[in-house]
Amino acid sequence: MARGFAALAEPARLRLFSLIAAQPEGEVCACALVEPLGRSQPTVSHHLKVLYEAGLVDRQKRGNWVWYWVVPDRLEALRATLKATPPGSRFSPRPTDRLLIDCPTS
Amino acid sequence: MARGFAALAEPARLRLFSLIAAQPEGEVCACALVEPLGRSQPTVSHHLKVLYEAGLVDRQKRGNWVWYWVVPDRLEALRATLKATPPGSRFSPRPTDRLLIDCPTS
DNA sequence: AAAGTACATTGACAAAGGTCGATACGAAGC
DNA sequence: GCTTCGTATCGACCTTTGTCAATGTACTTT
Repeated sequence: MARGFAALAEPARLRLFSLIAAQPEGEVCACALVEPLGRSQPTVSHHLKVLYEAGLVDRQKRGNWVWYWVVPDRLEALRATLKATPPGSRFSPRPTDRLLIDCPTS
Repeated sequence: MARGFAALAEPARLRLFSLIAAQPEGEVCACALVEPLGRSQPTVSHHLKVLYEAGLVDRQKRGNWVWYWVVPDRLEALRATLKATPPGSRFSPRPTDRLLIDCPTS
């Protein structure tokens, strides 16, 4: 799971992922990602590999070009991880005013 | 946004965050996090600082102990970022079998 | 088969980050 | 006030990582 978050931890890589996810056709050629990212072609290729190995995107080579698209199941798994809200209260759990004398774990 | 994902990108830190989120009372003393994480106290304190500065957790000092709890709003914001599924199809967008001759961006 | 194109890989470098021992800080108790 | 306890900060070390120039690879075109 941490690997999935790590893939989105880099600002450039998060923008790259957003670019892929925002495609109307659902997929995008790698050649269309180099210029908007403002990085060199090897760097973009490296980031795409990180996203691919994290399971966030899939790819397919068609002719000279490689097409990328997101993997919705993987995205949903990451969202589920963030759904672990505190079971006690539906909203922000405010700190109690109890004063403990001994260590709370003892 | 990338900072929030970066806070969860480290395996030890993701476990630390899960420990805080899994507390029945909604909050937990920092002293109860050192041993289950298996790291030194300075390291745990460092990770807690990263989570705090990322806005994922909040804290309050009560006596000698510091209590931590998660910030649901921040969690929800990160989940919303992952909701950007491809608008074209509701499910996995399968690659088309169209064969392009020219560069698709031209 | 030779040249061109799109993408991946390699190597190298600098920057960022995880880890821990030592130490500083603040609150509580004597 | 001095000590004790819980936590944060500092300094140092080592690993990881983002970046690009150069090169390699697979496919297309001529």
